[in-house]
Amino acid sequence: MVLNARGDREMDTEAAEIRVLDAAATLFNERGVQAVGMDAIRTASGVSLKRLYQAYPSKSDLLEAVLRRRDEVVNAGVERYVAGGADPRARVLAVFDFLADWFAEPAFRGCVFINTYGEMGGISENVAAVARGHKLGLRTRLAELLAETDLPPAAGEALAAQLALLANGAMATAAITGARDTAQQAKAAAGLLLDAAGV
Amino acid sequence: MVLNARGDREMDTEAAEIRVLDAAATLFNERGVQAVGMDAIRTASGVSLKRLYQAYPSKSDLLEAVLRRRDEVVNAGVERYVAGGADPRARVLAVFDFLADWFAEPAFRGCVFINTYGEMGGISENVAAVARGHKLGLRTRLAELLAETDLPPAAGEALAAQLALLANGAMATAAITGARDTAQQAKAAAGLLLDAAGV
DNA sequence: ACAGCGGGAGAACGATCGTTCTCCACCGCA
DNA sequence: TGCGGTGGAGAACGATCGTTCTCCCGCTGT
Repeated sequence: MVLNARGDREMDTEAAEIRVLDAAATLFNERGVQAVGMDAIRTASGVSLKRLYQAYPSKSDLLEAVLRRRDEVVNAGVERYVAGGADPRARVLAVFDFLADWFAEPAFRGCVFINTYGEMGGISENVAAVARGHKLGLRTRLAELLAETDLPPAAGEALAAQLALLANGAMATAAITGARDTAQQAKAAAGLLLDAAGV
Repeated sequence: MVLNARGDREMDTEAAEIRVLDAAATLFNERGVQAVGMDAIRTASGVSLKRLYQAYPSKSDLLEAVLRRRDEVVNAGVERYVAGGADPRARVLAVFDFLADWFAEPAFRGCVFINTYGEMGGISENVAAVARGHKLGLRTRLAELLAETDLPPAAGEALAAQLALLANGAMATAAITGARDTAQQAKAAAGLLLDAAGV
């Protein structure tokens, strides 16, 4: 956090940005992007339209900021679970424990990248690129975890891709069907795939 | 096809409805639902707004018709592939061959149920219900195919759920990342899960 | 105390959308 | 030839949205 000469004023601006990001993330998650008006974000965040547009010059800028922040939050959440794993197998499976706790949140309505790609991926290359980056990041992280095993690199990459399919499928399926045990099903399947690879 | 006293007139109406459904499905797939105006559907289909609103009294009625038709088309496509399988294992894996050919279509931009749920599932219970029905249908069909094996029913249901996760994950991942071998990765993972179950 | 300015509330603006309405050309039938 | 009625093209309407502007309050430095 950087302060300029008028320190507290700067902090207020930063707090306003965070409130805007939180409100927008919540509303986008609940209703999608296009169904949420800037006025609703203003009301939910308590930040005036003038400051809102000072921080994010357009709605698509705000959306991009929300997605980038969500990317960081999700990655950090994954790392929190992965860190508790004793060996590579446990660390990979911990990703699915992260999913289980995420799906159990009352506000869970799916992965914002999958949802926003579905809504705007066809009309916004920015949205498509951020979603692509996020999903490639998950797959890459799984590959990194598997690189710690004695699996050949190519086999690790292939297994990581399959585990990412399970994770993404669990996100979409849990959102749509609401089935409460989706993450556990995915974790069980992931365990079988790890077994088959000898991990 | 039912004809009334003014036979050909009735056929024109039916042809118009099909043109509207085709145009709407294409545009919704390309751009999402809310970004497509009724005027664009009118232009793409060549059916006047008056007849369009005679057939579908509102945009959400049209969306529901598009989704129901897509459900039938997808199910029929799956059956076409499944029918070629010699044994239950081959029939289950044929579902992933269906995915491979689907993903290779130039207009592929993901599963319309996943996409539309992401866009409107939070604001339209109808959309959420149709998406849920479609996804439960896929899972149920997989369970039926596995019921033909000597797997215990509970194990078949669990395996079907895991295979459905792979299929849905492949749809979302192929759409977002554009990776061309996504369906093959999912098929390989499905094969390993079938191996583990002894199918 | 007072000029100046940053910020808040919300009106205003232009565009777009879903839906309806108007107007007119065309067709079957007497 | 005249007539009723169906359907097409597109204007019209009311609502909503993203974005900007106006007006005014309250603070700040002298």
